[in-house]
Amino acid sequence: MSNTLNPAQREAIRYRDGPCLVIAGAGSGKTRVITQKIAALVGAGHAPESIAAITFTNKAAREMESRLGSLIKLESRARPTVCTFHSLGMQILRAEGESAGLKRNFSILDADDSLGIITQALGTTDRKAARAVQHTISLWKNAMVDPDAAIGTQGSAAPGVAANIAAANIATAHAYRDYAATLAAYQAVDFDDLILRPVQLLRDHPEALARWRGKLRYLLVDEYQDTNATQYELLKLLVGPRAAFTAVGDDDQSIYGWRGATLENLRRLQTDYPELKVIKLEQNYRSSNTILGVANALIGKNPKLHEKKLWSAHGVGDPVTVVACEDDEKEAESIVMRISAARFERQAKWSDFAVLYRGNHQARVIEQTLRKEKIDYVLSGGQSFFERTEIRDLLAYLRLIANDDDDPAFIRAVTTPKRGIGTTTLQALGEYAGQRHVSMFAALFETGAQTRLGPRQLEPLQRFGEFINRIAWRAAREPAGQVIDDLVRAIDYREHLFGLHDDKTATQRWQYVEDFTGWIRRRAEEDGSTLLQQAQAISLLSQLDRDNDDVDAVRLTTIHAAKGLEFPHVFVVGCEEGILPHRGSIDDDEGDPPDADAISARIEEERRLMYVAVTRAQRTLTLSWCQARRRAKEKLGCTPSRFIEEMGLSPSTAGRTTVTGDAARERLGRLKAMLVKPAPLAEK
DNA sequence: ATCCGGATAGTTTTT
DNA sequence: CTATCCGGAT
Repeated sequence: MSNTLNPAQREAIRYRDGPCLVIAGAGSGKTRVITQKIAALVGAGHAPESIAAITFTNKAAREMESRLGSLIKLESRARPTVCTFHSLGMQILRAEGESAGLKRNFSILDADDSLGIITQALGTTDRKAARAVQHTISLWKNAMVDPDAAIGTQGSAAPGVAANIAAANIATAHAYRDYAATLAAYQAVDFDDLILRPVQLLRDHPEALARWRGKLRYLLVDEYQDTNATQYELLKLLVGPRAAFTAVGDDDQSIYGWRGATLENLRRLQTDYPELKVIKLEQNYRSSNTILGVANALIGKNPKLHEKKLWSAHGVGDPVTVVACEDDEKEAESIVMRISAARFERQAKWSDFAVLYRGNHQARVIEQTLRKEKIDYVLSGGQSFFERTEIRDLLAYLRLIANDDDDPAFIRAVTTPKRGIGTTTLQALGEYAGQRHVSMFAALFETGAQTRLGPRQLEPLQRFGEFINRIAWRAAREPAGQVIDDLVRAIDYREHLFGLHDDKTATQRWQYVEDFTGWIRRRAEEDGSTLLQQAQAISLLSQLDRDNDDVDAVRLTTIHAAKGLEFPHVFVVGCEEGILPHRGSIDDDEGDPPDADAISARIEEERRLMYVAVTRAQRTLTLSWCQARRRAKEKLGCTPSRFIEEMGLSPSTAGRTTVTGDAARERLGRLKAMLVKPAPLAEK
């Protein structure tokens, strides 16, 4: 990337007088624009702490913070806020939530907890159905539809409510109402609430709104095309009539429609802020022109909101390769061999290579093959550290310590490790608590509990309750590292693990626990936070900051998780109809009238997903597809993705496209043989 | 309360 | 083929 800014970037940075939309094509240096603009704002006299940059992921926030740190040096007391939407929402809610009946120590439920509650509300055992309902509820929340409205609008298409949401049945709407009531009882919020509730709160409490408008005087929003209706509302509220903000986004990279993100927000920006200044960044600093060529050809098939044409000062570069494979195992073999060969030929590092796929399960075959070849890899996405059973067990304790109304945390903590308290006991306690309208934890200490539970059940429960109270007292005062260690020891968690698993697995899992407690200790030492404070923010984190990006390993990632990243050599696997585009986007699952518009909208999003995938590549791009793929039992024929043709590529060019793993292995063998002789490998 | 076996389903992306 | 779920036994 060049050191000087191009004219469009300069303009985007210099323009500070009003609302600003930066249409930033892939690889056009948008993070640079955001960080430089923050620096420029500070230079122009803005107090750093009155500036906020909002991202979608923690990783993006961290990246931005570090880039900012190398750009300007700031007092630790006067730093811009750089955080995710959800983290900002949490801060607002922690500060102001009490005026909306939410205590300061509210819990944040992850997707698993919320799924459990929804399953109960539905009275079903069907996990798939529960997931569908969970998703619909999420869409409702992201479109700012409350439970009453959801129940009321059944059948009638309310304005502003997408058809797929309105089509959900009445049972789902009732589950939504029950779910919301349950969360309220637990003093808990889910991820969507972290945006929705601040919006409601700021709307209903003018003095709170004034406070936050005074606090945040300039907003910058990254990945603006991924915002949903609720996030738009939050921005609009915070920004107010001053409209001091910069939104940076790319309509061609909008890939979160399924999560409620809507490109409508890009249009609304222009109608809500007629004076909006729109700046386009069209120079790409990442890819060869060949790669940009196929990317442009592909995205050209989509209707455009903001016409733009990416160009690059880099050369023509290598041709894009399409590989047809027999099945997914052969595909993995072929990819891995190509990576080995290319690393050798180009004197590249393992970390120069990335394998991108549509769904997490596709990583498996690739992993196996890489392991077989003893090649290091890092897997991003998939199960995160904080979703591991061990970590969730401990998090339940932390959540309970912070908020004793959190019944799900109570149930998990009290039963893990086993202390002779079973479902029957908990059910009785839960019923009693329900009648008394108190949390299960509070119910333990009510004298009435004795009428429902015998002393044999009540005694261990109360001992547990007193233990939690003692730890909670310390968690608010003593160093976090000490308290967490004592907690883990007091509950005999190590013994629990070794009793549950064989030595090898147990050792591994115990290692995760130590990673976790060590991480808590370090964080506490860095910023002096108590365990209580940390317990409140952890649910928003998806990975430990120690998982190094600087290891030399092949990167395996979903396309979604790859957004914002770049690699010299990119492999996109599974370029088949039914995978990319995904089958769920091709055939409509429930829309009674075959809704052609909805289908083409989903195909467009899949096309953008492919666009995101190919624009990650700097130097080489390899697309592969399988002729057959075994599903449940039988092998099923596959056809190449329509996107291959749309990019002007041939899915099976004669000759070298059908290179199998064997052929690539042979080539690698030849290359290695050359190394023995003093042969110069003069390959470009 | 936990463990083990057999049966069965498995369609996508994430804060 | 594999992960998860359910039911039975201990």
